Amino acid sequence: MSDKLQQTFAGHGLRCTKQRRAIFQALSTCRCHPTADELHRLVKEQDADLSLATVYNTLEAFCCAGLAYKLACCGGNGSTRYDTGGEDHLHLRCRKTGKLTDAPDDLGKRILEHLPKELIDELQERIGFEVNKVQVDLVGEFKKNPCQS
Amino acid sequence: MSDKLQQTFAGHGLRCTKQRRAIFQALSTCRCHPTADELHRLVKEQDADLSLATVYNTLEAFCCAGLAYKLACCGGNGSTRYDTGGEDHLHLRCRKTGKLTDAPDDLGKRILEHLPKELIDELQERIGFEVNKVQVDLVGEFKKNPCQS
DNA sequence: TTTCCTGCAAAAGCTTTGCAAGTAC
DNA sequence: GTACTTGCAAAGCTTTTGCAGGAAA
Repeated sequence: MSDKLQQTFAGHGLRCTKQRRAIFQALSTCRCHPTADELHRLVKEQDADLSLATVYNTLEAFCCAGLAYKLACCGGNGSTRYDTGGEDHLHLRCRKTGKLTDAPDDLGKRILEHLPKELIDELQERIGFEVNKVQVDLVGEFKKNPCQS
Repeated sequence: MSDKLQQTFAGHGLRCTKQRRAIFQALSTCRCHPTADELHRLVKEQDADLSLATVYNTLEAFCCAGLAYKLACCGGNGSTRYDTGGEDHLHLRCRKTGKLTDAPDDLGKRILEHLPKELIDELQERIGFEVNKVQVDLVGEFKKNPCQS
């Protein structure tokens, strides 16, 4: 059933281990942009032994392979947050608390649709930078308090 | 001559000290998104004593006041990079090296102009998030190598 | 069987903090 | 004079690394 995952890994030159499976699934399921530490706890809860060092090593491998991305961290305690390469979405980052939240799907999508593909292509050609992912963060401040909950 | 700076500080409830002046000027002059450590060295070169802890404290104060921003760090050695609240610009972030570069001004500006203000306003109203700054990062990989120089 | 991955523990960085002395207001 | 800042050094975090044992291909 997770043959698909195995193929994904293989396609990127990664071996398929129990730990990597678990980490990848946790990361792609969890919509909360977990830190390495949070992933570690998440996986250990449902599964078994897993060392924090392995989480870091694995995430590094995923990032190199393009299966995951580091997000604008810059928040709270300064630990890096990760995300799978899923659909681009818009982040809201609170300047004061460092909290990172996703914008409502529809609005985020509509805003991102306005990014001019042709200009990005021009940029790619002009300076030789291949764009894999567009990350848009709105930095500001929550006035009410819908920060997750 | 730097009365202006003093007023800026005062307007945000910050006292104006020699160190803060120096840090702010270095940060706004330097186009390279320095880390706290780089700023520390920068200021010490031209000026005088300055403790690294003060750089951190000061940057934290600036960020709270909205005079500076933490950028998507996530790169290289993992230290946070800072920027003044100047004009929005587009960042290119290399997935492999973590290098952070600015897009050419004209292209960056043209891309950012396409962001739909009305949708961002809608977002502000709908979820009570006040946007101070839009940070767009293109994550990818340099094919040639114009990473700075 | 070979090469890569994991786990442990220790090391290396970055950032924050407590406190006494100094400075802006 | 009072309240906020600074500098120092130490503590607290997150992340990386070396190495021996284990697992994937």
